[in-house]
Amino acid sequence: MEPRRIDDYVWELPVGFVDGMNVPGHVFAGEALFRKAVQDRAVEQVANVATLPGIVGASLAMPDIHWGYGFPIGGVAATDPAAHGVISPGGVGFDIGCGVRLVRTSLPWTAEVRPKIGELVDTVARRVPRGVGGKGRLPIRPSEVDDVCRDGVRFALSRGAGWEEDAEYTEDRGALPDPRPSELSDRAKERGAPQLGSLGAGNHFLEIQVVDQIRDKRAAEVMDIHEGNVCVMVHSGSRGIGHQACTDHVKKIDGLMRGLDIDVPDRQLACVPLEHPAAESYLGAMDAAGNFAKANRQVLTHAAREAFAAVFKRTAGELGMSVVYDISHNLAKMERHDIDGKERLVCVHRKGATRALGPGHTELPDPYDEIGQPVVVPGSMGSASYLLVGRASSRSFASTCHGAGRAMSRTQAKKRMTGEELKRQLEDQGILVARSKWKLLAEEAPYAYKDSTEVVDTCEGAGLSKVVARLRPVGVIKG
DNA sequence: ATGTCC
Repeated sequence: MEPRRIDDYVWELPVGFVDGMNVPGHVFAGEALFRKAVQDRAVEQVANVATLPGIVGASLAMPDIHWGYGFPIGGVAATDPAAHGVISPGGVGFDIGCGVRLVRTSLPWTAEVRPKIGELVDTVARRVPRGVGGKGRLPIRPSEVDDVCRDGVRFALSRGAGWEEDAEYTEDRGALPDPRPSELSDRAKERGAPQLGSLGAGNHFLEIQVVDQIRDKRAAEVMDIHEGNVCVMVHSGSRGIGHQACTDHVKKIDGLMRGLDIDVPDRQLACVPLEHPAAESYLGAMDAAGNFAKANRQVLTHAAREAFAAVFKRTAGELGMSVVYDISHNLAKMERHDIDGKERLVCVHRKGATRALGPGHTELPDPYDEIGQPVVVPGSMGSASYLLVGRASSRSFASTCHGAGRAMSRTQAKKRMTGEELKRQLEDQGILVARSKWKLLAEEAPYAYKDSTEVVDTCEGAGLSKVVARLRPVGVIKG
């Protein structure tokens, strides 16, 4: 069985591509991106996911797909509890709730701001804890972790770290619907407690960016995004607490598999039927860790506002630093979708994929009703990031891409250039970089990633989302 | 992604 190209933007992996597929695989990609996905065997993972019990429609992959734990990163899978559908922690990933937040400013990138970029990067860098391990800006006691996991953004607000409106402009109005902190292990809580308000490492970043192209004038106007203005983008997740929650529940579910008569081609696809108590337990832990991630990005936003206020000697309010939107790309959600002409409640796993609701959806903040849900797509370090709006495509369970997607292994990337060389190269392009570890910086080089422009254009072509604005980095704070 | 192996 060979992959079949359906149209300019979709490839189909027919049932039978690997043994035991219940539905076909659909990869949203042009020729070049599809070849990359075949090369790193992520396409095989898309087919493996199609063997999950109760999967409906197709096993999907966004154009930024690459190899991941069991499921590909960039994968979307919907399972139907009424058809013994399953939940698989590998379909969400280790960084539960990881996501991106875009904050605008009313500052134009002109004479007032340009000379201050060095001071700005330094000031933000001093206020944003980062790197592997490490303490956060708002460390709490393990006993307070339950509150963070229940309240998400509002926990940070209760500690003075933000504005009331910030919750409204965060997906799920600042907190996932069904967090169960009791499903998190003590170890998970102990790891998470000191880390609230920290960036992390790897591809996580805080960037100072400039809006350098508007492609959808009306949507940009609604989001108060203007060409030439400075923005702040925060890409971070649930740190150690989500990682530990995933580890714990994978282990538990893997142990349950023997007694469940579920046959999957890869042990990393460990899963349980949604009606099994272990599913509710995992979903409760996932929502809890997801809320920690939201609170984390909120605290980081507050740190960035403080830094801007200190440098420009005006309040963050005077600088117009409102949240445009905050969206996660590692979550599973129970959602209603039209499947073969019938509305069904399904569990949509998105791992390195972003929900992309269309105009008129009740979950959107009122001002965005007419444009659809904002989708924030981080580029690789030194390359463009994008602001999109969703189109609620029935081809993708209302999902779109999440970023550039890795194209080269970390090991490979480190061989090409040292962190020091890379920093110099970026600064030659006018991009200031604050890093914590040179080695980690080298792993995140732009050449280790796919082209974010190609990715978002593919999603637009396939009708999943629409590009509103392009943002280019001028200052990068990395873990 | 991650106290990059309890």
